[in-house]
Amino acid sequence: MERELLLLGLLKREQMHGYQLHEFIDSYMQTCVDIKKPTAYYLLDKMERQGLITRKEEKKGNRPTRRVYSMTTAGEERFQHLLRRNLATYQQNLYPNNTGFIFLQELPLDEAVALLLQRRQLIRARLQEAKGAPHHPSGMQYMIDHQITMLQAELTWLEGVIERLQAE
Amino acid sequence: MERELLLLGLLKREQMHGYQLHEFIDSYMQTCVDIKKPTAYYLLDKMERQGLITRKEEKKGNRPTRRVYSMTTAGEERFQHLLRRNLATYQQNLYPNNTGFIFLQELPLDEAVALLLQRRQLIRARLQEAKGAPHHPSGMQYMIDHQITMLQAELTWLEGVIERLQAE
DNA sequence: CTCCAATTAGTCAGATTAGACTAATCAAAT
DNA sequence: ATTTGATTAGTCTAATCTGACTAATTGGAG
Repeated sequence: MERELLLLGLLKREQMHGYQLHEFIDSYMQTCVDIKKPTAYYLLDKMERQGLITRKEEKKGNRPTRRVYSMTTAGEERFQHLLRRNLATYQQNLYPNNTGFIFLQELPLDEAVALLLQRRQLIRARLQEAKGAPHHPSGMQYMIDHQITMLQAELTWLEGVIERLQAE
Repeated sequence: MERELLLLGLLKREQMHGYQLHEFIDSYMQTCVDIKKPTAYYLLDKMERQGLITRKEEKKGNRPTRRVYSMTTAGEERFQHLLRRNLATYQQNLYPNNTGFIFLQELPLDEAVALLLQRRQLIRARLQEAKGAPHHPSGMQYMIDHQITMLQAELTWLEGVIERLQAE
């Protein structure tokens, strides 16, 4: 559902073809969203069938034909609806990433600590990456700030766990 | 992959049948993990085919037959492997939940604020819920603490955004 | 000028997940 | 004694998502 919101939101700004859309997301927004190419095409197809967007084939030079999508009025309405719903709503985020912690006591203490130190390293790297990201167009900045906040929280929490383990 | 880790980890402790497994997860662990019933059965089938677990049919009274699964040696090894990998690794968490923030400026300021106040309410409720959760068996406590930490971060971040919007 | 690697555009088959369903049994209220 | 609603156990179908692929085109190195 959020992926649809994203695609609609981008198409609202300007018409684009599938590849371009995916390319844009993948290079400008990789810090906070992820849509695989087939998923993008899948959703575009679906939204076309639902009348939210229309496509026109475009043959430029002798590059392969491109499907240029643009939003319809129905799409605009859907976008407005999804946007409001998304902002007013909160569905719990789960962290399947962390499932291993359930079974932490299955490992000898020092091995557990060693593994978690590796994990800490990765989180730190991510955090640096996110902090170092070049400044992004208006709306994206919120997402990046959010990402940084969450990484920071993740890191602090992990360090707490490590300390508690080392104190044992 | 993490779901497999979870199922294996539980089967390691004691053999269980599918329904029981799902029931346990759904009622004791709903704060931090979520597996739908068909997914659980799907994974159990797959892991059985891979020789990680074995099943035996069990006919107790005249209740419907149950498939009781238990771990094999291969399963134990896989569990060990998955556990270490999970703890030592970190894959970025994305927050599709928050996609709407990309398009925040499409809305009039006061409407945006109003929507976000609703969202804040929901997060607060979740946070209370998580904090109020009864004490859980050893390993789970980490997951719950983590959930609380992340909710707290989410809330603080959101309040920051709201303030910035109101200051405009 | 030509060959190779990278880029552009999109597709395919298969893995995974979810919502809604069946069908039997038990508990307990009438 | 029987009907009804909750619980137990698992399944079916359809939606969704991904890894790996094709096939054409371009830009540069030699």
